Amino acid sequence: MLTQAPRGTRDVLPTESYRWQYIEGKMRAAAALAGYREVRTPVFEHTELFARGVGDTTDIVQKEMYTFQDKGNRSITLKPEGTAGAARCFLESNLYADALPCKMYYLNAPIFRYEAPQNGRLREHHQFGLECFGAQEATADAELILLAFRLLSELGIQNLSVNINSIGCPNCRPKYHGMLKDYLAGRVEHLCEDCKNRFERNPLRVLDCKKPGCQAQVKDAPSMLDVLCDDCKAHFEQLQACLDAAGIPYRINSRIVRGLDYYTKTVFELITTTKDGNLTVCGGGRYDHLVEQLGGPDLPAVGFGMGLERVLMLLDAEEIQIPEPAQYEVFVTYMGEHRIQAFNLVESLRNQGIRADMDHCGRSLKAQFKYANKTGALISATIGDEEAENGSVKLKNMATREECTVPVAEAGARILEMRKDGE
RNA sequence: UUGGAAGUAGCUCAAUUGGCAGAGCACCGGAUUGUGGCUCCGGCGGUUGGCAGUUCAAAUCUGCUCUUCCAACCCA
Repeated sequence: MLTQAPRGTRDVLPTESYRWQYIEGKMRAAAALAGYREVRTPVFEHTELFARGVGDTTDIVQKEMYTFQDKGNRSITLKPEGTAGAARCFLESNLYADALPCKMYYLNAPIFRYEAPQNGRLREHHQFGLECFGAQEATADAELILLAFRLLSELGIQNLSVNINSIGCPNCRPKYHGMLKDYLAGRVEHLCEDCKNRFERNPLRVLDCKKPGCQAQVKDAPSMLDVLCDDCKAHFEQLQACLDAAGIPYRINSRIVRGLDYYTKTVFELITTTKDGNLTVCGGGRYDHLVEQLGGPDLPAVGFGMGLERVLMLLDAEEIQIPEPAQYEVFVTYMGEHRIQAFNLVESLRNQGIRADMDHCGRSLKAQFKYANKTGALISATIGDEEAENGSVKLKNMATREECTVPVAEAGARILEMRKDGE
């Protein structure tokens, strides 16, 4: 128990963190390319922010939040999604007073939801997310979809399916709600228990139910797309025109409704098909009224979240190799009585920007070489009796076994040369 | 939260009917007392997930619990 991480959490080990750093580097680059800059917001927020922002009829707020009282009797919640915190930050710092749009991204942001963990679903996971505040045109929506698509493709993820939908706005959605309720009214008794609740609180979500019984009932339901107001309709068409122009494949999927209440107009998910079924790796949409709802100006916005663990899972599934940097460039091997000389050499190499280390475990020379080999060191630098006596060091290219002896003072320069040749 | 499967050395897995808990890989050491990858030899390594119960005796049977995986739900 003491040595067991809590259910639904995972450690990133020193032996695997390079995989995270690799995708994080690609994500930063992709965001920067479109002018998104990093924002860092707290891991926890006032519970009220999510209740108001995400919506208190959602599953997330109703049963999945990590909520607790702090010592000052405030109700605190660990972030169950990234957008609300970013919007709060945007408002608190009056960023709407600057030039708009305000584009920001967060990376490796921990997200907490109390769920039943399984493969690809954790209680703490990490997201790369982008938010664009103050842009109402569909070009902004398209830019985000393209950014996510390009990023994932560049990472090597295949079978990406871009699913888009429009769920309308406060002008047209109530009308659709009415139509949907009328349609469902005569069928409520055939719906599952969950959907009977949804019928009352948020009939849109019935469309999303995966139960065959409910799907059958919903099959001929009216589509939101047929009821969109002129504004929403034009916006959705503009989005498609952008995606068409960019030449990426996508499908209109009216079943995508998303589990957060703040969405308006565009919603989208990037879904991959693996041998174990479908996996959503990225989801987002437009939230034109969230900022206002949180007490700010009436300002449109759009964004998405992407799960880092899921990206890594997909890279694994497709057996995509991520270059693993060697732990050391140079490993200094030495005979016991020359420990201080070895220590000095290591420090001197590090001062010259060379990743170097030596044995700290009292191993035999032979074992030191074994260890050097295992850590992937490109070069060994040996200090034995002869070298210690005349102030030299014997360098060896671990791959070619070529050796040469140079004065200690020149070791660094020589190694830098060898590094250059190796490239 | 609901249903199903599983948990034995760091990893992958054995262990007959309830009868001394084992192998491969990994790790450490040796085969040259100044040299790695291959080979050979040796060593370390366990509360059999945990707690209780049945029994002369439990990895094995029973109960509870924890964790992981699968399905449903939901999503990243």
